[in-house]
Amino acid sequence: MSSVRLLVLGTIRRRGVTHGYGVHQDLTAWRAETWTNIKPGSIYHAMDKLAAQGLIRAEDSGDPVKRGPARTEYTLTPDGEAEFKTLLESALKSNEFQQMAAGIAFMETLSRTQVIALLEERLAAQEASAVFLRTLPTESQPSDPSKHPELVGMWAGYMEHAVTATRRLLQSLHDGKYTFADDVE
Amino acid sequence: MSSVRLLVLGTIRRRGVTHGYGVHQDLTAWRAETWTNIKPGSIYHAMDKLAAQGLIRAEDSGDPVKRGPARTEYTLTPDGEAEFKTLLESALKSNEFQQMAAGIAFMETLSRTQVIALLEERLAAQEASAVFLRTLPTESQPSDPSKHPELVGMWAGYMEHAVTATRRLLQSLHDGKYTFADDVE
DNA sequence: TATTTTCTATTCAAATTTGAATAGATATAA
DNA sequence: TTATATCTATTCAAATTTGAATAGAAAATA
Repeated sequence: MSSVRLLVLGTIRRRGVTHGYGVHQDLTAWRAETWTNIKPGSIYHAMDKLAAQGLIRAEDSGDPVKRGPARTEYTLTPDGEAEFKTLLESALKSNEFQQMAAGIAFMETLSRTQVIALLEERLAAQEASAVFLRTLPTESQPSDPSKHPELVGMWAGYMEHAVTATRRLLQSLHDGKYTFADDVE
Repeated sequence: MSSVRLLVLGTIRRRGVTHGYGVHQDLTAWRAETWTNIKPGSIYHAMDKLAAQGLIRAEDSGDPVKRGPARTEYTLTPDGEAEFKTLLESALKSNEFQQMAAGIAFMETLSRTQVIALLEERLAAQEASAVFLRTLPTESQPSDPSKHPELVGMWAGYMEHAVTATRRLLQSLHDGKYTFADDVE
């Protein structure tokens, strides 16, 4: 699953009310190209679909400072808010880079406790995966790619790195860094 | 760009002659689901397109040990061989996981010297990227995701790991591991 | 003031990917 | 022997993604 829907919902949610170009501008400003690769066409498609599903609603922005062509602005509906939470939770448990990145980008909208729980779930999966990858047999002159030491080693090494990264993030959260939905000042 | 074409061309090339299901079986056996996520439909689509472009050609397999429904078997044409090499070269220079993985899976079909050159190109790009990511400013209470220490840190950490992995692979190749197209026994 | 460029904003056809359905052949169990 | 499951093999509609085109408005330049 791609992270377009989560990114679009999260961006609209963050802005309150916005249009396709606004979402695109934000993602560009966030250097999201580094961790995702979402093209304008995908944003507009996702928005049309979200609107058709009643997760976002066309809204007259109170802001008349309009530059350029006509735009259509949207806000989240209650269903959209629920869908955002669902997608975010699954992104935080995910092992896919794009999902993880989007998950981290929006994690502070959940409670610290919940994010920790989700990340612990991700960590367990990553640890199991890392262990499994190290059990795979390899051959120094591999008869097929599944036994190639470099291929298997690259994956195992990546998974071990991912475990470290998740642990580090969990530590930051335990240390009280960042401000989550349930943090009081 | 996805790695379907490279994977399909490489698999047919490796088998000499094969059909869509054969490609699918190989990719499954190679545990390719770990590093790519290619569904049967994509394989058949890619094959139709490759055939339409004259990169593969339908062929009567000499093998009458047919089990189950009718199949269409293909071989690479000379143009297909050239395309395979081109895609493989760009995969070995790539920073995308799926590309890299497919590149490593088939690297031994090139010459050792060429693979080293391509990986050195990849390494340079990764090093530059890692340095750049560490220059990005972050905020402890990030005003937007582009300044989130965890997001930026995750990418930088990943890139640094990737640099290490590429260096390690280069070392193996310099050490004379594996048998490349230009290696003599 | 006319022209060109840039920024704002979206649309659309074409290509690709997904997910599920279809269907033949062989093996298994009742 | 008959039903059922499993393995072989592909097809197809629907969903998504890409890449390029379109177009209005403002800024820059000549």
